[in-house]
Amino acid sequence: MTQRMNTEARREQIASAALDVLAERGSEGFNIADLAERVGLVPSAVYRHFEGREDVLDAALDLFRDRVYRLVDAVRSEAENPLMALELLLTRHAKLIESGGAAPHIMASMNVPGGRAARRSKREKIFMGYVARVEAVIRDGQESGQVRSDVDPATAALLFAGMIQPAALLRHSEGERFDITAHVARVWDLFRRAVARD
Amino acid sequence: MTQRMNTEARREQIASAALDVLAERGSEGFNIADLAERVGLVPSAVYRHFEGREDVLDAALDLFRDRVYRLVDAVRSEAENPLMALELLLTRHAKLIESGGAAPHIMASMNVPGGRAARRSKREKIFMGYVARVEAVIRDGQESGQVRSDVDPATAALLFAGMIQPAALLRHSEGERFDITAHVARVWDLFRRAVARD
DNA sequence: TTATGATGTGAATATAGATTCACTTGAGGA
DNA sequence: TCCTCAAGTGAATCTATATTCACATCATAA
Repeated sequence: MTQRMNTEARREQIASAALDVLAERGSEGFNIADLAERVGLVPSAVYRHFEGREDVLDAALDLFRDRVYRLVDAVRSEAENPLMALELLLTRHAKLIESGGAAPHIMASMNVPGGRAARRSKREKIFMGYVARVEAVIRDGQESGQVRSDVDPATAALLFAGMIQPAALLRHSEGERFDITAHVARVWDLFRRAVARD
Repeated sequence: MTQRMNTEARREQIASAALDVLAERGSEGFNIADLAERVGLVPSAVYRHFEGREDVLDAALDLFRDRVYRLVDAVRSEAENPLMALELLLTRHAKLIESGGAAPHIMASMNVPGGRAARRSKREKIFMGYVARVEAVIRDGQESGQVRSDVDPATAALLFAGMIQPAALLRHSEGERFDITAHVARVWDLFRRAVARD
């Protein structure tokens, strides 16, 4: 039999694996059998720790939210100033995309309708929460004088979010051929010119 | 019985309805029963005109591609200059989003993994084709001197695509509260500043 | 007007995947 | 050491959809 685990640890492990599946196949291709196999369990064992499929997806989204929000908070405190925080955030996203990490793909799949109403609403909240955090960084930038005061922070935040999604797609589609680091550097120049003072 | 139609007309009608369903529910929630009901048919009748579910989705994507590409070609010939063409394109997308039209949502769902490999690859091709067309407009802009020559057209095209998707999500999530026309005007200012000469 | 093929229908059938359940097993406290 | 319960298993179910099929009906061309 598989190594036993207490349910708290197992839940986290399963939620994390669920995030991976979501990144690779999207919620359409997400199924319990796959998920169970990844953590070395039999499908029915998943039900020891979760109510059902929706519950697993819910937990995966919670985990995703925590990771992404933490990422924004991290760059905010690490970077010297707001613009550098955004640049660092963009770079981190690129690295996650490059490593096949879950986050960016989920972010992309976030935009899609479908799924139970409750789950969709949750995805939307997460996305909006992310945008709100980026928006806060931009406001900081305005206060410190780095960002033009005639820029609408919410609009700029949305544009920032929009830089990441297409990159994730191209990486997925073109694979190695697409140099995401170089792309991110170029698109950052554009963004900077759009929002920075001067 | 339902009004009869020859299979060519019926195929188009079904593909168009499929696009609507896709826009509302995503490919996850897409099912033959729903689709059939929309065109006033019984599920099994769909199989008179399509091989099966995948075939319908394939036709819907073809239709989507034609519509979107035509949209880009249209603004290109209607507008006086490349930058105005892009602005018009953005406005048209906004209108489609506002009217609940299919295109933008599908564009969003385009980024999601999942679905049969063949279908995913098709989605990716369509997206890249769209970006390539926008890229061509930007190159025009560089030749006419409207767009800075140090802007990488492919990068700018991707950024342009990135302006649309988050807007579609917010419209979907916030509904009436989100004034998409105003948003698009603001984000266009940012984009213009990033790429326009001066 | 009638024969024929294309469309449409409703009732099966097929299948994938989620979920349940009775049973097993291992780890930790009495 | 032995008990007990949480965690794991495999074999059923259950369910939602896709898909097939035999039959009905309309349009039209001879």
